[in-house]
Amino acid sequence: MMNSYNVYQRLLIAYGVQGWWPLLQRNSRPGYTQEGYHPGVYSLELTPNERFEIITGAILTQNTNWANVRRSLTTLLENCHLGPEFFCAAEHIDLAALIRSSGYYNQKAKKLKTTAGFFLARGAANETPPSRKELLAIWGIGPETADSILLYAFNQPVCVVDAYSMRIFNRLENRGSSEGGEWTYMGLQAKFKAELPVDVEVYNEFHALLVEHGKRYCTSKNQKCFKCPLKSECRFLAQNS
DNA sequence: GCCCAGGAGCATA
DNA sequence: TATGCTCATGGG
Repeated sequence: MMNSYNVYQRLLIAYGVQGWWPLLQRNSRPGYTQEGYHPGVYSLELTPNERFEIITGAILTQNTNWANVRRSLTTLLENCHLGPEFFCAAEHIDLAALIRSSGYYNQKAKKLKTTAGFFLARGAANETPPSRKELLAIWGIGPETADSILLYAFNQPVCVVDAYSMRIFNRLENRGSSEGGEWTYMGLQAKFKAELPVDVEVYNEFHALLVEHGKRYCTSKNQKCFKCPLKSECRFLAQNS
């Protein structure tokens, strides 16, 4: 069984640096791609507006394709509406219309207003990261969104786990009921923390690489295992081919 | 037409 | 604690 760091190294060689979290406010600037990614650039001094863009994106991308989220973020930026003041002041129906392309727009409008209220109330305290417990107490922020905000918006050394991570590691070990059950969020997060160097850049890339791997090869159905860069170590492939 | 996407909250048991 | 349901657009 490969440990997390071996998986990280293998995926980094296969896919290269991903440069999350994309910052649309900086797209097309030197070091940034048109999509706002910044591969290899990590010493970012985020402005409050950029931090809030990441927080907004983390909520909008819940169970949603990033391309749909990018449309919403672009619309918000073009209208100078991407900020906690606007989210709090806006009517629900207006905010929902602006984020329509992200799906779940009624739920997400409520989540954004609630979250904006939290960060607006903190004011200058937004220079320092909130606690995970504080984030989880906000309606609409669960484990993955909280950890994404801590890692990508506040550069805290927190590992992010998502549906792709669990699928990939369940398959690598082929964990099912006979293997002690599938990975849980907290269980896999503890494994990552134990096996990876404590490094914000590694955590940043690792989560992004797992998402890329899930999209390219480790898909829910019709896996493309024959070209998978992890296939030599994967017990799922060994037992399903 | 179907399935999926960088989840979370809530009801039910 | 553990499933199951709901939320919803847009691309393959």
